[in-house]
Amino acid sequence: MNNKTKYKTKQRDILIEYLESVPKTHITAGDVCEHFKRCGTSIGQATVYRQLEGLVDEGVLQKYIIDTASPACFEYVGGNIHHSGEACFHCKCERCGKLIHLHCEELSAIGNHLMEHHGFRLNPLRTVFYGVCEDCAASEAEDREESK
Amino acid sequence: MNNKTKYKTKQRDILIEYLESVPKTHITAGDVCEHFKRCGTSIGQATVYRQLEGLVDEGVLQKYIIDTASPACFEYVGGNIHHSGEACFHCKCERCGKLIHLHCEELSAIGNHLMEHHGFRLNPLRTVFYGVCEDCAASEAEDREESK
DNA sequence: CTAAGTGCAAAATGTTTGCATACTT
DNA sequence: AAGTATGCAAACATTTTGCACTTAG
Repeated sequence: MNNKTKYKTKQRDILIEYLESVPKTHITAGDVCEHFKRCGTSIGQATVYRQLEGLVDEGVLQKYIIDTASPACFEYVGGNIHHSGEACFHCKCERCGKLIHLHCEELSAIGNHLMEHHGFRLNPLRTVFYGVCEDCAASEAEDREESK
Repeated sequence: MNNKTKYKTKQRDILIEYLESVPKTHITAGDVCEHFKRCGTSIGQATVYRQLEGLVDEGVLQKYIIDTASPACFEYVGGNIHHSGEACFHCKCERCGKLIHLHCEELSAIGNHLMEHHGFRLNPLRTVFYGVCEDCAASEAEDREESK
C-alpha cells in the first residue's frame, strides 16, 4: 500500500482504460492479466498488481477482500468512493464459493440501522455475508430427498 | 468450508481447550500450530486448519479476514446459538479491534430478506460486520476537531 | 465395522520482490 | 541525468489436498 504513481506510462493508461470500460464489475488481478494476454497487449503481472494497488490508493478503484483463499476483487469507481447509501454488498456461498454482488436498498438500510441503534458505522467494503446460495440450497434439498 | 465435526477426538478437545483459554484474542492458524509445537503436544497443521474451519461452522469461533495477504484470524466466541432461532451477530471494529455481540431482531430480519428476495440462506455464525464502533468514531471526530 | 479424523508431504493459490532494463520527466 | 516503472522469474506465505493410517462411535 501507499504506492503513489508518479509517471504516466503506457501500461497504466491501457489498464485504466480497460477498467473504466467494465464498471460495476468485479475483477481480480488474475482476470486483468488474462484479459491482456488474450488481447495480445501483454502487461506483466507484477505491473498489474502494482498499478492496481496504486489505483486503489488514488481512489480510482475499490478493493474488496472476500476471503484469504480467494483473490481480491477490484471495481472501477473513478475516484468517487461510494457512500454507504448506495454501497454494494457481497454474499459468498459456503458451498460452491460463488460470490454474489448485490445492490440492494433494503440491505443498505442495515447500515443506517447499525448507525442509529448501535452506534456502529458499517463498512460495506469489508463486510461479506456468508451463507448458502439458491442453487446449492436446491441441490441440498435434492440430496435429502434421495436419501429418504 | 462446511465441515461439520461429528467425532470427538483428542486433537479437537485440546484445540478447543486452548482457544477457550485465550478469549478476546486474535489467533491465526499459524499461531495455533506454533503454540502446540512449543508445548510438545503436536497437532498436524492440516488438522488445525480443518478443525478451525469446522469450529467456525459451529459458531464456536469467529473468523476474520483482514487482507488476502495476511492470514485469517480466529477468535473464541463460544457458540452462542440462541434458542428461539435468534442468532447472535458480530460487529468488528476496524480501528480498535473490539468485537461487539449483538442480539437484534432487526438484524435478524435481514436473514429473512436475503432468503426471500435473493434466495440466499444467511449463516449468521460466519458473518461479521466490519466497521467503526461508537468510541472510535468519537475519537476520530475529536481528531478532526483538533486539526482545524 | 464403518465413517470420520489425522498427519505428512506435496500442490495450489495469490501476491510480492529482486534486479536488470526501459521509459518519463 | 535522475527517478520511476516494467517484466521476468523466483520467492513467499497461507491454505488446501491426496492418501495411507488411526480412531471414534
